[in-house]
Amino acid sequence: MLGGEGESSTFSSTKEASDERRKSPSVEGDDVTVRSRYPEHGLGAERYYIPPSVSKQSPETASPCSFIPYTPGGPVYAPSAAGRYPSSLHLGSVLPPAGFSPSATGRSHFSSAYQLGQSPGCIYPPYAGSGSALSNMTLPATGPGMRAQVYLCNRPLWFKFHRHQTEMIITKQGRRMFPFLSFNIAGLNLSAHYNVFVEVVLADPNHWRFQGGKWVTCGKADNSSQGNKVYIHPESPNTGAHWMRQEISFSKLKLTNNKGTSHSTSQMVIMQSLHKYQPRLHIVEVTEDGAEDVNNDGKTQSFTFPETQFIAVTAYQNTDITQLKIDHNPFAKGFRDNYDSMYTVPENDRLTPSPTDSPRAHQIVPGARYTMQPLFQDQFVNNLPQNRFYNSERAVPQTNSLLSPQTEDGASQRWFVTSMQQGGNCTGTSNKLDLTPYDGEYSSSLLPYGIKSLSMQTSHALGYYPDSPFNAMSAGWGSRAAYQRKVTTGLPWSPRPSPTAGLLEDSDKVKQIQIEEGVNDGGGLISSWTETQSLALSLDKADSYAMACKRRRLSLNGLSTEDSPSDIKSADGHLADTAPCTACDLQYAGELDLSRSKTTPKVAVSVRA
DNA sequence: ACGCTCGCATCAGGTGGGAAACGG
DNA sequence: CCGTTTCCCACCTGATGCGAGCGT
Repeated sequence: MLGGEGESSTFSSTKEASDERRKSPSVEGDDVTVRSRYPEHGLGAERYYIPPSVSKQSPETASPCSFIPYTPGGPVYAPSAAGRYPSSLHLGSVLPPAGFSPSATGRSHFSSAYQLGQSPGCIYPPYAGSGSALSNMTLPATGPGMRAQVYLCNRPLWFKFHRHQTEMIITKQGRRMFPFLSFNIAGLNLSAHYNVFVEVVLADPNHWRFQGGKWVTCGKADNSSQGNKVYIHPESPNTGAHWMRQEISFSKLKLTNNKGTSHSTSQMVIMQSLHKYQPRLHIVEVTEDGAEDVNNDGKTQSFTFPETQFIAVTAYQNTDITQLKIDHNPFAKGFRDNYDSMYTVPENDRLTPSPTDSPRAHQIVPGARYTMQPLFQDQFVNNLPQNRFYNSERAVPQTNSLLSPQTEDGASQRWFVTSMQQGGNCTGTSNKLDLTPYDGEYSSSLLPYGIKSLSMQTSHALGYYPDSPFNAMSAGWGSRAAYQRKVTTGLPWSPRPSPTAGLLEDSDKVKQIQIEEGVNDGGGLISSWTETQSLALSLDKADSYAMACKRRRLSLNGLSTEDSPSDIKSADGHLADTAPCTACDLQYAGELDLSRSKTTPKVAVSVRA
């Protein structure tokens, strides 16, 4: 279940309209008032996000590494009133990505790439299986013309956790998510104002329990869930240009089980332990003062990334998850048994991130150092249009792939979903979409809309990696202090064309890369990656890895054995989203036997040096 | 004297581990 | 009794402040 579910990259986007002028969450700043904008029946335990039970697609065909942002997975379902907004407000149709034309790209292209959710009550209707045609999709009038495209920046990392069923610690004082949600958004009106916020809803109606090394349902979920479920990005409201300028991180989002706490509710999302949750990203067009303009339908879009599902726990249950957290969360470095061997490397080799506010800094994706640098650098670093790095009012300089080795294939990992605004109605016939197995035709056709090759880094991100080779090779900054000072002065970026232009501009290149990577082979695995990886893995690194394994916590299910190579590599690896996520995912898709149990009883033996 | 760089110490905040407490 | 929750701990990080050293 986890395997298939984990491989499913289902995306759901809903376009929400309202019947009255609603106040922006950020304006009201109170979760209660926020919810008040959207009838209560759409909240709480009744809001379920039912993940696909079984993917009809093999993990190989649904490789997260493919350049297809979202491959068919399973159904996305939610019972009536499952949405944050009243079902009646959902248009129920699905909007294709900007520029997408069913007739032009072909039905199979689109349907194979996206798992289209429907509105509530119909937001996530039961998946009816294959057979339906794209023509069943209602391509509604665009209305406001707001067709956002959302990239899950750290999707590979999410996938790594998702394979083992992500767990998130919740504490009374609040615990940050790791991985945290981080998005890139495109397709917004540059001058329009938007509120961006995340809502965490129940993913299913079950209570979960970790038993026998795996998660099993255990009765019904507690429907009395209450409290804040929304985290409004602190920069809301802001212009579309602002949101599209750089990565939107929700790193400060905290999860808590403390319903009584009233302070810091703006940063806390209240949830219940042992329940499965699904974060959802909402983008709401608002007026300059933060109020929603209800006179214009489709001001609200919702994006769901199934791989970001998680079970809230007060203590980690699956040791695999624990190990992943330790391996990837810089704040947990102290728990890395093989810390010495992993990080006492020459300064230029040390890429260990440090905890910061940077969305990237916290989320490393392994394998970065052993990725196909030549390929990706050739394809992206040198050729990638820096379409997102145009000058703007924000003074924060952004790195780009030209300078950062971390972005060598990060450009390929901008997983995004376009703003598929839902048209039709909840009871309409457009609930079913034909999600034919992924094929190469799709990729090449949809890529112009589905892939955005870009690499974004903020100055923060840079600052969080004072020791990274990037610094050394790009600027020759030898010390942290020197770096810190220099980074604030900005980097020599050139004005960039508009993001929209960049999307189309990149399409051909993306396609080319896709072919080279073997995405089109339908297997989702890129042989060139594994070869490159093998070549790149030097003997000394292998020895280092062997040492690390000895010191590393042993996991009965062999996660460490399977993951360690990449994990070790990741330890000194690159940034999550700018890093070779593709390579990482490829590796996992190719090496992991998903038929095996990924969970482990809590009997892991710790072998501390 | 002034400004800048650098190194060091301190601090706040985040992390998982583990034992104790809690509750059904 | 057992599963879950809470609390404290050690560890890690970046940010910050301070003073010393150096060059102009």
